[in-house]
Amino acid sequence: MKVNELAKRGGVTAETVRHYARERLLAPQRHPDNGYQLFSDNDLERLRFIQRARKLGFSVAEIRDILTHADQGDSPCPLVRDLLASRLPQIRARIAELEALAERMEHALTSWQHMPDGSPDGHSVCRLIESFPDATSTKETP
Amino acid sequence: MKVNELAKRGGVTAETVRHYARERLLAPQRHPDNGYQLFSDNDLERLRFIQRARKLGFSVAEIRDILTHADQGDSPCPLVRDLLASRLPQIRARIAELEALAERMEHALTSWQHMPDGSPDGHSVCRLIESFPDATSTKETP
DNA sequence: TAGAACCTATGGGTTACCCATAGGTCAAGG
DNA sequence: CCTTGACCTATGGGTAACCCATAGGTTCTA
Repeated sequence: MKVNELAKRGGVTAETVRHYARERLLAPQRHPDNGYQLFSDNDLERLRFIQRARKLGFSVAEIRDILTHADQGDSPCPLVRDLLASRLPQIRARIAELEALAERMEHALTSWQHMPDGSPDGHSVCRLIESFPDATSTKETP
Repeated sequence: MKVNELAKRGGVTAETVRHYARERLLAPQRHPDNGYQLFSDNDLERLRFIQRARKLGFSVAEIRDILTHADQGDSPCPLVRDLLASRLPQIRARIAELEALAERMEHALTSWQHMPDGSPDGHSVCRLIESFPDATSTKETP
């Protein structure tokens, strides 16, 4: 089957399929005449595997490693366990960061209810924001 | 002051300062002889403003808009309120996504405690992952 | 046989920076 | 005076996981 058909059957866009092929998570054959990528049923299974792994938080690069192991006949399962176990605390940390951010945002919005908008003078851009504590430590990447 | 001094005083890297200058959040003068960027005390205040705004979840592009408004004498405060109010539910949604992800990860890790590692055969890459539900809806971007 | 619908590769965009490179500038010490 | 090291510059590439536009070749269908 060609890109579009695999994409539809796997529930992703054609671009995603091409992306996975470019990243060598899928290694389709090529039609000798026209160079089209030709995917097998096994590739569809592979794509579904990728979807599940993505849903579990694995990156594309990690999934490539997992698949490479398996393609070489090695069990990727120990790798899978390790990756997941080390990723989980990072996710928890990210959640904590975002919760702290959400709290700051809510605190800002509620405390701003009692503050008027002001026009910027030479010393202030927006007192709403400037009324907030200094950036000393915490990092964000929303 | 030059890039490094502003960076130190603002508690960021020199690269970050240059980045903000490139993105026109800061508009330093240029030394006429050597072309070095020259920052004023006002730029330091601006940098601190940027830090606070970043801590509240504003993007660099949004902060540029806010500063542009202020530079034109308009109050950016209504914009600031709107941006924050519309961003907050997105953050909450992101948190919910990540919590669902963390739960899937934990569920996986605990249920895998009773599963042996397997070698890949033609039909299975890693039964650990394959034992997981199909990707029907939820989207992730950890 | 024409047009629609599909395919290809390439390159650029997204976010907020970080880093490497190559080369110009400057202050201080020998 | 000159070197050394610390600083500055601009440029371009990398990050993650795709999305989109372009230009051009192919296949299907009426």
